[in-house]
Amino acid sequence: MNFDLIISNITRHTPLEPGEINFFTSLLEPGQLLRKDWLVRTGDICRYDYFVNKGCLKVCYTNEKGTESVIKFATENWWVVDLDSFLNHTPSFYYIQAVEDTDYFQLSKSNYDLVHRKIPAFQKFSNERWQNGFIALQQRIIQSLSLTAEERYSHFLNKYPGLDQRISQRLIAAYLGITPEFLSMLRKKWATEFS
Amino acid sequence: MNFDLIISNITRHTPLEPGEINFFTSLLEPGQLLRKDWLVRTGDICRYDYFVNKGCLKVCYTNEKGTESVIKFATENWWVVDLDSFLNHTPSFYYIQAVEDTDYFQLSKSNYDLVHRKIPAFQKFSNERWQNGFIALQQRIIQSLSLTAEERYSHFLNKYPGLDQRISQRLIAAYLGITPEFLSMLRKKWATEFS
DNA sequence: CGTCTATTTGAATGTACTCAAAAGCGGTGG
DNA sequence: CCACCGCTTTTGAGTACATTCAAATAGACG
Repeated sequence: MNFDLIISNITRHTPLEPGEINFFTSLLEPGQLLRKDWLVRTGDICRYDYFVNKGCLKVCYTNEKGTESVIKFATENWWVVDLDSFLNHTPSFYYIQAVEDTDYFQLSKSNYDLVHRKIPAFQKFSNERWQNGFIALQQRIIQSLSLTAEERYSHFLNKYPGLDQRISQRLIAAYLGITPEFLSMLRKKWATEFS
Repeated sequence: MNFDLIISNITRHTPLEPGEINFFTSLLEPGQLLRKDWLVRTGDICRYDYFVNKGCLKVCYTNEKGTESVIKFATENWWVVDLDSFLNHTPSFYYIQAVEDTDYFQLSKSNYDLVHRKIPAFQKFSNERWQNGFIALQQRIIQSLSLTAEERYSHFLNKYPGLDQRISQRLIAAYLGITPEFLSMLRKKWATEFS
């Protein structure tokens, strides 16, 4: 696995010197998952920050009734972590699981802290990461408050272009907060609207 | 207006030296609002970071149909800003308005940058602010995906204790993503369940 | 080919909204 | 002090959005 994607992901935000790049990449541990493999289970301590190089992960929560909800999908070029568990060493509320066979890098908490101490650019990068994440989550909340399921589905298709062809409708429904049956009905309605 | 609340809000996360406190407070500008006054209108550039000393603000979005959605309430001891607009000088998507007569401090973007450059503790503070904000927003998304309106109302009462006595049901409904009529019905149902 | 899971379909149900009207409540001015 | 105004809350009937449950169909994988 090469480092091009993860390095360009960071340097798009803030430049890194060659020495910093070498130092950072020496701390990364590569990993692979098969579809349905677990990366983090509910109740685990999330000890790594993950970067997806290829494939797709889901971050989920399943309630008492057994209904799964998807917080986010992480495809290639996305970072993913259970932040609360990672920062505070608390049992994770969410689980992270592979939706497709996935290649990833992981960075342990101690190495995460290390790069932030040694390389100021990483502080800037992480700041922007969480700030942008905050902004994106606010947008999602507004959408779930003010849009119908049909409109949210349309937004999903724009936000994750092509992803609807890669993952099951059951998962898309779990992301939108509706049942798979209802999503199926919406898609049927859309199909007939353009015939 | 005194600085006790805002200083304790920060030093709860990270200690500040007396000189740093003086420097920081010298950059704060106090302000007051009457109920229904605007702090930021949709389309404005959000040029300040705000801290509520007393009273209550709402951060909202109103869609084409005229339905208002509440992103968050900021009561005493809360910070509030339209982050995207503030950081990137873009027209704000949200508006911020007083729900009660409100006393606040504002910190301009240039002074915000200044304190972050001069006082490392502020970098730490802001990091934690956005990280914790991110964690809280994820929780809210999970709730809106997996809970009924009734359950979300119950969570609201726990998360903002006493606030239901201070603001209108119309606003609580806009926070929960339901109509005021439906919230009224839920409350009636609750009342009769305990009689 | 058989098994397992995902998707589709349909009927019945429940959750939440719309619209309209009435009642309550707080502030303001006469 | 009271009458009125504007806004919020309540109530109810009808409707729309979304779920549940069950069964049939289609796809994916060993």
